[in-house]
Amino acid sequence: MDTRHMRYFMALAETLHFGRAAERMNMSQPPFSRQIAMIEHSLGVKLFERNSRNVALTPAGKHFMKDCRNVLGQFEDACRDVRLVASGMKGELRFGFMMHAAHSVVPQLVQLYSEARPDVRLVLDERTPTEIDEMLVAGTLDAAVTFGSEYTLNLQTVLLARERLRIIMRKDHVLAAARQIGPMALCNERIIAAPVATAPALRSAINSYFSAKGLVPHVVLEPRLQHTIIQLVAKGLGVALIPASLCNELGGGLTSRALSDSPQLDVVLRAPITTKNPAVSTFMEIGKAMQQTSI
Amino acid sequence: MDTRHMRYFMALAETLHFGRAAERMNMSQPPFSRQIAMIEHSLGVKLFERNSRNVALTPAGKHFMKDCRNVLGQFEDACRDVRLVASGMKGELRFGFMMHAAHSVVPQLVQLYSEARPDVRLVLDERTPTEIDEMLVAGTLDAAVTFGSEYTLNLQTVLLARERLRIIMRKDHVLAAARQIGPMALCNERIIAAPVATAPALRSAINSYFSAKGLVPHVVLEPRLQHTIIQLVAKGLGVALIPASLCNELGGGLTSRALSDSPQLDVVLRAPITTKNPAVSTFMEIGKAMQQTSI
DNA sequence: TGCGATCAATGCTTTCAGGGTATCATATGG
DNA sequence: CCATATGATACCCTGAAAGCATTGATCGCA
Repeated sequence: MDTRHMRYFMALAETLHFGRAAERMNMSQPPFSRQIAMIEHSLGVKLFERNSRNVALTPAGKHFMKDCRNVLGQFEDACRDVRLVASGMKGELRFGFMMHAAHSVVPQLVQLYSEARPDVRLVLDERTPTEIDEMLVAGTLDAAVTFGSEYTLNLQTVLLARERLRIIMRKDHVLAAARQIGPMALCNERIIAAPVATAPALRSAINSYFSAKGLVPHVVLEPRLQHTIIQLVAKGLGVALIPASLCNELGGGLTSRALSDSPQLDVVLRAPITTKNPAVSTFMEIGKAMQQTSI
Repeated sequence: MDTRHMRYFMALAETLHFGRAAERMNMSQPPFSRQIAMIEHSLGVKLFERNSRNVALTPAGKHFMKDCRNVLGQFEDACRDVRLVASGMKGELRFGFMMHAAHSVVPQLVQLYSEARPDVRLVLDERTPTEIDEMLVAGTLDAAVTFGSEYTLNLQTVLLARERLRIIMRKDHVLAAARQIGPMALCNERIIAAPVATAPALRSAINSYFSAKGLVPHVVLEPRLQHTIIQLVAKGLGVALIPASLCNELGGGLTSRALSDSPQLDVVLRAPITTKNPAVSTFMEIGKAMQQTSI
């Protein structure tokens, strides 16, 4: 038994006429009759009640007809779908992003892509920038939004946006009243920042900001999660330099200020050059299109 | 593409090794490799990433694997189920019965059969005896419980039970106080009975009961449904002769009495001899088994 | 009742899809 | 750099299945 046999069976079950069914299968009647006999023999079941004048389905044949319709439908769907997956119209795309981008480019990127490729399941995975790089290389992620860096081994990169860093603090902090805030004003402040191992690009941008003036930031706490940093600032344990896009949704007790000569960070979309997932290419294309409009 | 190709694909997808997959398919490696290439070519999709050292699934291949597992499962189920239907273990049985039997043999018959053949869907259809005969001949019913009669053209019959007729009346009816009730006592009563066209066996039993004494029943109303007959008796419009098994569940205002030399009716299970539904045979067998115990 | 028409089954021939064997090509590891 | 493992190719051969011709059975109509 095979799907071809099921198709023969269906042709006869629907026409109840060997000649016309054979014609539908683009063959002559004699081999068609033999195939039907073969099917019945291999199943050990009489599917048709027939004489030289009439053809009718047996109860078993009627039941088999429903099952065959079902199987053949699923079979063709499978063949169609595998093409869609190969073309990137369907399937799955594992998309990583850092929390710093969750409120800026990610929502738009996800929305645009979901509209363009509604049958691709986007698996979102929030990670720290370092985890993202590892997972991209390991192939655990298909694409990700992270901070730009020189380390782009086997990775293709699309610049999505440039973010300026701002400083956040409690509203009752002395700096909240300052006219202008730069490295000099900050070098005696208790700075809270993610560790180098977690967000190298962000941390090096902060370090450079100070070292350009011959200074060194006084980093007192190094939580790995952005969420934690903001909470610690809210508790008055220090101040933090964070991307501007995150400053819109601060809690009640917090405020943000621009930095003089503020450092910039690239927010990029990255994917392995060697990716085998065909869904990635249009994802990157949409990233490029966003770049045109947002910068 | 065919299910055989899907099986080849699954073998390779699961082993990721051409040699071992070919072995599993009971063939040598070279033709197996060709078949895999054929599949990819006919689908127009690369399913495996391979060199002379490693074999790996592409994303499209991974997706196809799930679909193939599904299709192959359903395919085998269909082949298994059609055998079950042909053997009468699965399928559908359209079972007709007259209301006179609904409270006696039908529940037991249905229960016993459902236990013996849980995968056969019993389609119950309550009909008048005449409708039942027509539908059995037309093939609209596979089997039915009805009154016995001589007319058994192409029908096989199993005697399930013998029912005596009793007379029912309102509790305030004069006959309710009678010592013994026979044709003489009834020939002046207003009789309510189903028409000959609806229940010939029942009606002829009633007629014979009177004619044996040279009398003729005075039938004033002829509703087709048993339910209606009982309601009319309850309204005081007459009395009725009905099978004893129906007398247990009479409404509040009604009562029943035995008839002297009471007429008997056979309750039988019938099916076309030429039935093509393999589920019928055990249904009849169970009827025969009930006959042993009930009579 | 007999004849022609219709339609499924059967016999025979042919072809090509698909399997087998031998061999090649390539990547890996010691 | 060679031995080994493994997938791809080349070539041959068998048999499943298609085609053609024909038979056999049933039905409708004269």
